[in-house]
Amino acid sequence: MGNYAKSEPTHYLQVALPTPLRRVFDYLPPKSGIDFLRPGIRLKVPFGPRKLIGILIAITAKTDIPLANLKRVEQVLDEQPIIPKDILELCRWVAHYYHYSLGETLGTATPTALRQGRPVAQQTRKLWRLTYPNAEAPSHIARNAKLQLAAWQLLKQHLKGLHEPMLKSLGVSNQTLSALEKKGEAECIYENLPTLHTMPQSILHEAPLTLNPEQAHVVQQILQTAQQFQVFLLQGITGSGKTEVYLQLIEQTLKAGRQALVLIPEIGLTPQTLHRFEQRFAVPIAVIHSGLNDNERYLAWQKAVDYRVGIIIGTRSAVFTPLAKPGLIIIDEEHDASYKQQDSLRYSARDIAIYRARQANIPIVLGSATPSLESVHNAQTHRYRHLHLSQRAGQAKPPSIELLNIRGETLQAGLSPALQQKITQHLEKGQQVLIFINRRGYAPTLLCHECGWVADCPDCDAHLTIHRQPPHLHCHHCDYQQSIPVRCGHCNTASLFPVGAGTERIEDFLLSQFDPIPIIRIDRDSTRGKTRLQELFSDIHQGKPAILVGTQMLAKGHHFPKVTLVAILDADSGLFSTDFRGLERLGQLVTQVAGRAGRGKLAGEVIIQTHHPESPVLNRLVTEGYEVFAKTLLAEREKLSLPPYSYLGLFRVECKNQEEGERLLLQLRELISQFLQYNNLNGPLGVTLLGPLPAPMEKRQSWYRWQLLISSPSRQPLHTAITFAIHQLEGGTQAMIKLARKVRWSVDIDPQDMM
DNA sequence: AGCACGCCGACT
DNA sequence: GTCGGCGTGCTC
Repeated sequence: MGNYAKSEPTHYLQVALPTPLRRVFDYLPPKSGIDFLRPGIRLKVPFGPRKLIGILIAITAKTDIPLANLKRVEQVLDEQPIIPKDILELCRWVAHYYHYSLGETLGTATPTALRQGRPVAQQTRKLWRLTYPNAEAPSHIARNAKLQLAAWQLLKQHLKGLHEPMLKSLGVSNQTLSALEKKGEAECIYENLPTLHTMPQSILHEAPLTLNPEQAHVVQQILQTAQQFQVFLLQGITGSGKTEVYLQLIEQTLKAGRQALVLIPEIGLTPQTLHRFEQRFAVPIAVIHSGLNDNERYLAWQKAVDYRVGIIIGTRSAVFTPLAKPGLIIIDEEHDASYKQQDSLRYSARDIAIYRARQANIPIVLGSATPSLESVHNAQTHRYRHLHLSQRAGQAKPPSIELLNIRGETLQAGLSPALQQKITQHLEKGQQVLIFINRRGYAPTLLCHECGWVADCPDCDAHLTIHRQPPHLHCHHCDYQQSIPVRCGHCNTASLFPVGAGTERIEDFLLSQFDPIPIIRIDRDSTRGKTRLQELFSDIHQGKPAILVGTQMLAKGHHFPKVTLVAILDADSGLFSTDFRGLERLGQLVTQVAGRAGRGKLAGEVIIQTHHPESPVLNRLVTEGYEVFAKTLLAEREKLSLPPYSYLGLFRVECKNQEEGERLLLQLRELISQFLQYNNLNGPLGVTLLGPLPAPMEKRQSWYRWQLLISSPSRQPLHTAITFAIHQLEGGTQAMIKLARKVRWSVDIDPQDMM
């Protein structure tokens, strides 16, 4: 026994690897031992027939794997943890909460460059200085070498050294510098980029604006708890100056020597917003958005950990940016759907941010004019502090909102006669009009008048959208495209015509109807190209009478001071959504779009076309505003035990073979059901199962989609049930594993929509 | 997810 | 004869 005991290893390394398998893998320590190994370093390990780079999670004294099966770590890539302790801890929680592989979670959270095993780059810059700082004059420079003498004088005035770019801008060329170096007069050194510790601490470029009493109160409330964790729901109507509140909170954070992380929706970071941050702050800012390449992303990450930036502004994925000195987190437009990732790791950046704030014991501000029902509920139950900004800055007045009955009305390109009249009125006063429709293209359907045939996508359960610019049929769900047929695909008669209206058709109609008023269309098609959107916006800002037609894009964050009339053409689609969040979204959309009207000195008017002007919930929104509306919806949700009064988990399955998905979920449902019964987790107050149901669009991109919804009034049993279900899919009966391997399945915790 | 292994169809 | 199709199994 003694002999064998001696050869037993005393330590094992738990490694997270980039594989979808939801577990960590144990390895034997490298020959060099474990002395310098810390969680968060990268290790190269053999994995089956290949080599992978993983992250060391823990060093343990035990393993469940037979010694004979254990392999040895091949290479240690880092001396210092490349993933800071708090981020590692965060990722462990995220992987656990979303039931995802830790290795792949770390992959989502860190820049690709790190995962490839690239060494950590020291961020340095080149500094030139005099070799003999005490010399009164250069000893080796000829008297006629004027440039070199000038350079020497310059360096003499800056004995600490000057950076190469700076020298260039002062007119010193590389040639001059290398001449000085050759003569031993100057030398260049590499220094690490300065951190904010060593930087001269002027924080502001320009003075902050004066806050109105309401803003000042909000800032003061938040600063009072600035030293500890607290979630603030900052509900501020459009134009109430949320951004200025953010800026002043950030200013105080920077003054305290800490960093601020600011999350913004995917298309929320306009050049204007960024400009405003850069104008205000003298402190370096890192911007993290989808347009960055790997290397830029990596540099931004590195600057944040090294405390070389004071502010990090980014979209969803920026929530994983490590901070050297966390001080404040801001989530702007917290209700925005883009905070929820809709594939692979289906995380909510807002929820992860709240976890981070708790972890770092710092305040977090969720800002929105139209907060999500979840957040409103959390505010009502005092888990969040609810703060309000209800005054519009400047002279701007709140717009009037009217529900326009279009029942029985003849619509032209979706516009009722009454709306057309209104448009004329506003244009005649020299003002601008904004028309909102959530449908791009010319028309959503091509219909045969003879037989009723409709042009459908061959790969999706969806109609093809007609586009005119350029003319083609397009599937908005899978990108399938074809030319516009002349004859019906069924009866071959030439009586095809477009039904319904999208942005292009409305644009056409308005052009003919309101000539010569310019029509500016803003949707994904019209804004292709980097500067196109900016060009369109600058046209609008000229302030001449014009009609803007656009999709969602128009609802977000832009100022249009000359717009006095805003129309929503198809509010009804939100009233009858299959998704229980349809009404919430409609309310947010209406409020956000209405916020575009009358932000200048002129009063705004909002027209909502609907077939249901009597709808109590719409009326509540219009007459009493978003917050009362939200409370009405919350009461409704409570009755139906829907979120936030229950928690949801969704099993999604995609399969090529229509019935396989349903079969898998049926079996899974049966197993979960037994499990719940056995553990007394069922019953009306326990975990309930709904499905399998086909997804609202059953076929998409040639994949059939099925789902099984699991719901529970408390989180714990929901997660227990999901953990159990995943065990069945990954390691249950042979038949189950086999079926599960044939399809693509995934889990969505806190799903945002059932699409 | 990868990647190897393995067992059946049309090809130089 | 063999190249390669993707079903099946495994990864510490």
